[in-house]
Amino acid sequence: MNKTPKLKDIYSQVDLFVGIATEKHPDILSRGHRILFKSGETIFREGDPALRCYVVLNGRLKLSKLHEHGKEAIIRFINPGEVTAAIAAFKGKDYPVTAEAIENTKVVGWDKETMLKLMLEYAPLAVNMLRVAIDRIDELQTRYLGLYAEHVEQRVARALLRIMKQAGRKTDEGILIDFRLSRQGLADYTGTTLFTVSRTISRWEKNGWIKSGRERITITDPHALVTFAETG
Amino acid sequence: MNKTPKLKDIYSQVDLFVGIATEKHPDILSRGHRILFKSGETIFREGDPALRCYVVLNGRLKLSKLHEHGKEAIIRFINPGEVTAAIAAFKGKDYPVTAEAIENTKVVGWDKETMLKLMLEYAPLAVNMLRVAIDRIDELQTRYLGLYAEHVEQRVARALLRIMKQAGRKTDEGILIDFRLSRQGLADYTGTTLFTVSRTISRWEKNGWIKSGRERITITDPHALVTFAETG
DNA sequence: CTTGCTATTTGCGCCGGCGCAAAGACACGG
DNA sequence: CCGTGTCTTTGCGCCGGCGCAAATAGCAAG
Repeated sequence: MNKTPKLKDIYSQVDLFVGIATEKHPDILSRGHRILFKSGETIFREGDPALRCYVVLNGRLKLSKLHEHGKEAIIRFINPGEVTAAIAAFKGKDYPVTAEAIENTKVVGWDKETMLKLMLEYAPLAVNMLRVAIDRIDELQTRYLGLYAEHVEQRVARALLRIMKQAGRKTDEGILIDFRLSRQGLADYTGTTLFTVSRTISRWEKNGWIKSGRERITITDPHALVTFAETG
Repeated sequence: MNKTPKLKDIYSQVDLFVGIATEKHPDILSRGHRILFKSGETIFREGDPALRCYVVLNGRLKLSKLHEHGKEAIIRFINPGEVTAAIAAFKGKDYPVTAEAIENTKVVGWDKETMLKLMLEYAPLAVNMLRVAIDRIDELQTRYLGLYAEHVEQRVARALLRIMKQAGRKTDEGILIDFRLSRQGLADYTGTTLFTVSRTISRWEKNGWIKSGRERITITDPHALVTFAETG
């Protein structure tokens, strides 16, 4: 549940900067490239050699992985203040996922040589990188278990709640998910199909738990969703 | 496809020790606790406060995560030379998975204070930890995609091939998976059920691709399995 | 406002894979 | 060498969720 903070506020919330004095942030940031991507543009593509790692200042990225048969799995969303493509800190690897801007997005990117130097200069950077990586592992393991052990509707419920926490904005109707999120997108994120998500959303709307429109979802009764997610 | 190397040989193959001079290994190893677990014993449990991280010297661990409804997802196996529970390098976290020895297993464990000191002393340790974490993320993402996009039999095929690479031993009949692996285990690892795995294995045995017995699988025609895994 | 494009809804039929049950195979200890 | 417990096999029925198709609704640009 975040407001839409100014850039300055973001700097101090970058997960990579924990434990580094605020006055050092400008130095680190200035040694990267600041780039603006329009919604829909691709930052990097699965299989490309990993050259840079990025921090999102504002906007939002979608990390996804494509399967031969055309299915797209959304691995996660990268929100303001979050880092991605830590892999680029190492040599000789390719990006394992594709990153696409789903809003107009401002990022800072460091190429690997620079990031390596920075990591030597600012020790907490490496530690933070490791901490972030471990958090990602934890989340992936949890979602992996969910994909295997939970029913589709339960997964959709959990997904909505997770996204709500990261990108929810309070309105008078409830908590609005503050970026374009299609039924297809939600399906790719939860490992199901457009149709099943649509039916599920419809049902919940009839229950009064949510309100939805084209690429827009507002959760009006989070508690009901939580209960549903927990009891199946 | 590994033989069964002596302990000495293992030291130089520990993924955590890459880039550290061989003569330093004994120092690092000696500052941890060497512990022997019998097959079936638990090293740590999901939810317990993370106190130590471990390297497996010989034997094998199974990392799994339990779902409320009783289903168990095997996250991965930890083979000789591999590290696990990197999370213990950080304060205030719990183990996100359970680790159980599936053979008699010798490990070295460092508690977090020691590991932190070691990481300061031997810089490559931290880098290796990060590299391992990133590899794990990559593997998890790939398996996550597979779980969503592939059919059960395809996943089982890929799982067998992966396990074969890590724990296969050449025999005159083919490549034997060198530890007790039940149908249930394979099901937990691939995200399906005992029954489906059993039926699948039976079919492949009729095709002459594998030979199997109680908790034992030998792959007699790896190439057929690869083809199957790729084409579905 | 109209036109065109894309997202969404909903009915319908099908099927992969689950889950139970009962029987068979194997391993181990006494 | 037998008994016992565990692992495995296989038949059978069911069902959650997929996939198609056709209709509808929303947004955007001219």
